Amino acid sequence: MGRHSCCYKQKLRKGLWSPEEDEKLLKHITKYGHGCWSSVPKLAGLQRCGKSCRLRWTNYLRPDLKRGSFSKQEENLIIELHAALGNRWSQIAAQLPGRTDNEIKNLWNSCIKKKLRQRGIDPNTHKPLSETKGGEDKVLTISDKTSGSNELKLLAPTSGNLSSIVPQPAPPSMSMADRNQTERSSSKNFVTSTKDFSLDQFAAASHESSNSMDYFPLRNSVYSPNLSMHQNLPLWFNQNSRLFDMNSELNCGMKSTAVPSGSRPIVSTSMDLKPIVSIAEEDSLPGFQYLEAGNSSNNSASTGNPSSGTELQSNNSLFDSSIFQWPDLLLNKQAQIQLGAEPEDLKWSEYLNGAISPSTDFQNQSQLFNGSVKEENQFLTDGLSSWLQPPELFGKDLKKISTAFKQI
DNA sequence: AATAGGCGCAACCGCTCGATG
DNA sequence: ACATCGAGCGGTTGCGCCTAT
Repeated sequence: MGRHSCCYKQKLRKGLWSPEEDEKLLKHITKYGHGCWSSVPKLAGLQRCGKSCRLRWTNYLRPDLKRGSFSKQEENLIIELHAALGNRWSQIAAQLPGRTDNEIKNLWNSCIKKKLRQRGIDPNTHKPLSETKGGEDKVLTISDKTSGSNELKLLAPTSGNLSSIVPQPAPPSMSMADRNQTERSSSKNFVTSTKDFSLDQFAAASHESSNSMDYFPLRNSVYSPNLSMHQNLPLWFNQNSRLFDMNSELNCGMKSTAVPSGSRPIVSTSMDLKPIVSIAEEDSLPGFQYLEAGNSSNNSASTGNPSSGTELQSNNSLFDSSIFQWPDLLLNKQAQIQLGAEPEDLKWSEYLNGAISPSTDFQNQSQLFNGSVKEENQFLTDGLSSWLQPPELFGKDLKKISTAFKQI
């Protein structure tokens, strides 16, 4: 299909989005939900194609997006996931709440690839460059992942077990289209073949691996006991990102105490579990600890890394307040699931419009941003513009702030 | 101060898949 | 079974900012 038919029409704007366009789109989706994307630009009064609107929303305007640079934990996780999944950015993004596939893809292409090469690791194979002649163009294969190079052991989950459930990428000689087809198919097989792969098995495998694999996939049955059996496969392996996203975001909204012992929420840097990242050498693993939710005003918690004298909370946490709408909404989604309601029917705009009452737990989680508390009612009454920081601030200026912190 | 090059990010392009008629 | 459409994904491009010269 390729280019959407609407894109052929004249008068459609392309290129960067203006703040006015952003506000129109945001207001529209807030009020009505996106529904059919192709109708969004017309209804929102935008001279854009629906696809462009969708991208703008998913990559930039979505309120659950995390802003700011990636933490070392996130980078490490991306590397691990890439080793296991290859360039399946959406699946990788599903493991990093608040991050988009586009963002991760950009990070990979612009930063991580380079870092890996500097460390003598082929970013495609995750093996030492010395072992991969012409590795630049080499496509990751199962044998690559399981052949047991030291680097791989360091970066990837232990994994005889994992290799058996990772989709088989197509050979490099395939055309891109065929490769895509093959890899999509293998992804499906990958999912279906792991239906009975339990969390316990995964956890057992993961416990033996590096601590980075503390990012266990949570089986959605942990929080959704009424879901059917076939959904009990680890969400980490669930290609249905909609379901997965919902639950991963749920995980973020959950109190850490709700997490069963023996498993941890997957990379929850966004909401309740806030990693403390030390200012450490570039290549050293940052020391971090998790902070309990509700203590966001007390960010001066001691660190688990005594070797570092000066520490900052993960730069992500600075931006966390921008996503305060979500956890409660998602908890309500969860409640709907358990009541047998169709979660897709629940639009976050309904929440914003007061159709869903905030939980007291959530209300207790006042979020601080720029030193002031943004009540959600204020968000509703003041309009989006007062809540949503100008894109310039989100993008560039906060990056500068983040950079400045790093330079301290 | 001017400029070239590098870099990062946002957005677009082209493809496939799934749903629907 | 087939065509069409909407949605999503991964690859690529273009622009603006930053830095070194």
